[in-house]
Amino acid sequence: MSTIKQVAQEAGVSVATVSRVLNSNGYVNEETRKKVLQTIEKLNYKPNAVARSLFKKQSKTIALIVPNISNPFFPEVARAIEDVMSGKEYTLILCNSDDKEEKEQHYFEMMKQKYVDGVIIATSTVRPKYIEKSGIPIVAVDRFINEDIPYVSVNNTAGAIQAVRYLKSTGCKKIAHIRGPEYIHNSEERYQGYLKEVQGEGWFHPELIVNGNFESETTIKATEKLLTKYPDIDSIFAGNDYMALSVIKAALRMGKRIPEDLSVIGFDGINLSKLTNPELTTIEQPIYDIGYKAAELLLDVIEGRPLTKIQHELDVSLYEGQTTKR
Amino acid sequence: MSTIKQVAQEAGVSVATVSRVLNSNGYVNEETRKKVLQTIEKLNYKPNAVARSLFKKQSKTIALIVPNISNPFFPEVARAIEDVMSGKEYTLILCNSDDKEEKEQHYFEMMKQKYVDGVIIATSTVRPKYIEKSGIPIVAVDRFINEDIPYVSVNNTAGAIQAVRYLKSTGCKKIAHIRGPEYIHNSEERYQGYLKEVQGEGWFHPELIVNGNFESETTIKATEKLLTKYPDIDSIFAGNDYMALSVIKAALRMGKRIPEDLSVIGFDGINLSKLTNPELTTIEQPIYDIGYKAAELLLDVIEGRPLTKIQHELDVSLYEGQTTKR
DNA sequence: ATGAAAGCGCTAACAG
DNA sequence: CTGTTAGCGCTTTCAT
Repeated sequence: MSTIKQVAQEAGVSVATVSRVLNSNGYVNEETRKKVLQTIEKLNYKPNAVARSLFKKQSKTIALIVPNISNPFFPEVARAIEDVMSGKEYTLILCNSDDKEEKEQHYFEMMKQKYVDGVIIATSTVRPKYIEKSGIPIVAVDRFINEDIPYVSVNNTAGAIQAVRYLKSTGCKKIAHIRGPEYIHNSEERYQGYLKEVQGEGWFHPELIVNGNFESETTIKATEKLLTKYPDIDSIFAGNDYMALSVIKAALRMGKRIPEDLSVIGFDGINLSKLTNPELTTIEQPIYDIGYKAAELLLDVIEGRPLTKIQHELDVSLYEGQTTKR
Repeated sequence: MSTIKQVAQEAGVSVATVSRVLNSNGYVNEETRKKVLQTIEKLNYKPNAVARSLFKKQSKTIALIVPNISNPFFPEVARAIEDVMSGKEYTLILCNSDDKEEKEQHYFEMMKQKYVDGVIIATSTVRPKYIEKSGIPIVAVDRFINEDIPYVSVNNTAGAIQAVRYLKSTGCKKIAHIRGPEYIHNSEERYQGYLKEVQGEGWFHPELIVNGNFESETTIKATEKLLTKYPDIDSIFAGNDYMALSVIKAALRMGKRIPEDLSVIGFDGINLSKLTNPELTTIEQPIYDIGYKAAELLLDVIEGRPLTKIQHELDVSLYEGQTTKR
């Protein structure tokens, strides 16, 4: 690796001049510019990003903090973010928090020490004050933090309402809900959407709602219990696709046919849901777009462009699979 | 953010002394050590990682280059790597190459400019020479590069043989293979394993092998064509789980029952294969372990520990789902 | 045991 | 238009 000094020497100019052509700022004679460019080429010189960072106090690096990259929702988000970032010559750092505040804080420390320019985070645990005083530009994805922090997700409540209405439109008369954990903002919103749409119904009662905790075994158990106690349930709105697949598994074990005996609808639209048999009916999120938008917003903040809008809720869409009736 | 200078001033010592206690090297009086430690605490001082990198020419950062993090195999690998790395205070950079050599090279440039300490890569396109002359410690996962480059994966050939034998053991008499792309080393190995196990059989002929290209639509089409032409095929070994699910979809569309009319076995053991109905029978890779091992190996190389072994092939195991007979 | 000082590679005043 | 120089924050000789 050659340095700016070597380039300067070889080209017979000062390092300042080389720096000037590198960053195309300041005046530099066209002749010398050419000469410098040639030497750069000749020595295959690439500026040292670390030295640059040290001076500029920024690193052309951003971090993505997710609970767990193995959760099928996040790879798609990560992919989108990395796409826009690598296009802008930024580098993406991946962090798994397991929704543990202490891990998140540890990552924030690292970010300050490495002059990381910004962070995109999906969190339910981080305290807004902590984030704000970190001084690092931030964008929240999937999970809302507070009014001041840019946020990109979908309208979960509206999506849930759409799900329930769709079940009704196919003739379902007793719709249960397997919800995600209470501490997660979006499962709360989906639950609220469900509630809004069903609580006026004569058949509704609170025991139609059970907690699946986004966990396969928990969901299967919960579903079995629910369907045993209330055999006349004809449909289930699951808080996400993962749980929906577990619901189906439980129902099949109990000898129910899908969708004849039980309709199932999920939420998310992860890739896998289209590969199952039958294909899962679900409320699809534009997952890639969420990541893409979040990345763009973060760049706006980092590069000092004013945001015209802070909260972004993209539209969901219904994917009609075969786990619901026509 | 306070600096080492401020700490020195506050503690009434020189920056050299602070540096010594920071890195616990060189002599420093126990008394002054305590005082420095206190001031560090008091000022909440954290050493600037960038300045450190500039001097040391290393960054406590490693990169993971995968074709696409959305491919369900890689998040699990990434998770494992990040787990071991964050435990050692290393940071993980995520890169998607789309199996494009030009993208990989671009990432390698970035890595040199940022003093990235090492890289774990899953690639089919990179030329070994290029990697070697990059001078960056490297470990290959999932896809073999060459004899000199540390490599962690599974024994694909043995896994494929095990898959075919298992099908035979359940009574299958005509076993087809949907294979992955030729340029990918591991799909080639799986194909070879299949071939080895079936080519002595009287029923075998080359048309039982078709290319699915790891692609859903391609696989469905290929399967339909195959089963139409050879309706007496009673089982299919798919090159990975993703393709296996597509095979099932195609078969069901043609009115075949799984596994009564057609047995299907996959390869990989991605999380999602256990959520489908019926659950997929597959050759499970210890995906997390692969990532974990790769990370450990890379750290060995980075930190100068000699490797006792270069090529690591972990064991696969059969997962008996319900897409094959008992 | 401690401090002074050079230097990692680059950028941005400041002079000229 | 170009060169000199002082940092960015840290580590490490080299003296003392």
